[in-house]
Amino acid sequence: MRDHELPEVRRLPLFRNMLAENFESLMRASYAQTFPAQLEMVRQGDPADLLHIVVEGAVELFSEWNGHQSTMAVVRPVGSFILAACIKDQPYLMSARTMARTRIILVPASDIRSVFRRDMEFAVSCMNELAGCYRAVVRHAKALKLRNSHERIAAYLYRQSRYAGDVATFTLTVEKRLLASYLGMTAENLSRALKALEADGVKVDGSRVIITDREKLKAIARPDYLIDGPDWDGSTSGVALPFPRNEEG
Amino acid sequence: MRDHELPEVRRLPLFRNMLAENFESLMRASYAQTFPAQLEMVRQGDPADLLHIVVEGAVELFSEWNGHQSTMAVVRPVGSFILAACIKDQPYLMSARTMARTRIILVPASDIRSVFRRDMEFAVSCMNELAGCYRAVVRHAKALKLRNSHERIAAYLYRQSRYAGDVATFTLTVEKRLLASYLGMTAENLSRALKALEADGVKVDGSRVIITDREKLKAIARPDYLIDGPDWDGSTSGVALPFPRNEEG
DNA sequence: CGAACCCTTGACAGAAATCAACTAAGGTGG
DNA sequence: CCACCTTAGTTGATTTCTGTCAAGGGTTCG
Repeated sequence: MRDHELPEVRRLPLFRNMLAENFESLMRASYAQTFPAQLEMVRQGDPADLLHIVVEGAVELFSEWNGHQSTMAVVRPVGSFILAACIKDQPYLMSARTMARTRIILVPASDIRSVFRRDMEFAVSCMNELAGCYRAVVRHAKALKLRNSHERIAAYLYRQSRYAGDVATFTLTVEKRLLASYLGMTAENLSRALKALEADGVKVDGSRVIITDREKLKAIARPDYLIDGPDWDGSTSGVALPFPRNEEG
Repeated sequence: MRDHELPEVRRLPLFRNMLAENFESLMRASYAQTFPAQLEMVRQGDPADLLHIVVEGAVELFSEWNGHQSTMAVVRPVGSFILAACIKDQPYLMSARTMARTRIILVPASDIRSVFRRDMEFAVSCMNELAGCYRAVVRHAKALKLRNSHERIAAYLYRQSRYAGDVATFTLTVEKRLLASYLGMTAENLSRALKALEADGVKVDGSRVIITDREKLKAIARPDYLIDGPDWDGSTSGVALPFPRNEEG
């Protein structure tokens, strides 16, 4: 593991409150690894024995069924994933693949479980992390069930603009095909919907997004704290980032 | 609180491992209440200050946005809900209403938070509960994104039959309109889909479900452990029951 | 330069929502 | 007991939304 990495990991909400001694013990049991782009590092259904922490690059969490795939989340540095599977010692519900060359720290699930039994602060952090992840997925499900595709895209773009500081122009952080899958539609559909949204105050040119009429876009999106999440409260290691930094728990 | 209730609550995975003394302290701070049917007892967006435990009746968790509603889960005895909001001390993401006359035990969130800081077993139970709830919602989201409506219904009916002990005949535990909303479709659509499924090995007459060709139904449903959940592992107080007993955390 | 790959566009088919009407069952009150 | 009302569920007609298939433009990269 590299010198600068440890302090970064230590700063994660998940680890920042635990005893230094326990943190070090966890890290001694861990190891870092660098993966090339487009590598499927976790396969859904596999037994969960390692907590993953992304320190460089980006990871897509996705699901498969009957030949179809769906993007569930994107994890960026510094964020963790598959905490829940580790805690319950049960198979992964999602697969994970690198979106670029990615560096990951791998923490054995058994160490996680034994450390939180002797470090209450770590246990509390895990709980907060899990609760945050839970709430993030509930929001995702709410968006899928309550909004149609145009509304989901509008809300996504509006939120992105907010995160970027209420700017009128920004660039998409992910490929459109992935965004489409995340938002629960086909790439073709997203393409058409984006074109249609030009009448509603937002223009997309390549990966460049230009909000031409903020109020109009907002009227379509109807952003809602209980779906789109806080503007950014920093309480969890990643929920509600441009793309949620941390989703699996 | 009634005599028979305390032992039942104590038997919940969430409470069964904690020290008796702490359990009693929690319960002393709690109170029970009986609500009539169709009462909205929790409104999304409200501050979360009480953990709810259903000891009699049934509760629907649902979300609202822009005039539309969607059923997210049903909680039956003995199951808890809104643990996550209590732990994070943040507003409810879902509303709750009684489906029948319902008896609820209300545990102050502040007591929950203070007790799990001094009772590691309780903290571990909370974590397991949260992790279980998280996984349940991930499954729900996967079903919504990966299956179409016919497949979702088929999988639901197949699973119900499994829970009932692989029987060929059983009755629906919820109204069809609610089931439709839970499965992410309109009531009209559910009605038509059920009729269409008669060609695929299952007949529904009122609330009576008769599986006429198990293999045919299974072929449509393609049940998947990573979406439909375990047949029943008992590890959480409710995930994956006929209707998940416990979903919010 | 060619081969992938991403994105877009068009035409079409299929899925699902909406609107409206109607039935059946349960409950209420005369 | 019956007329009445309410509500869940069904059915049909229709529109809207969304996925699928096919083709082509533009980029990137070996």
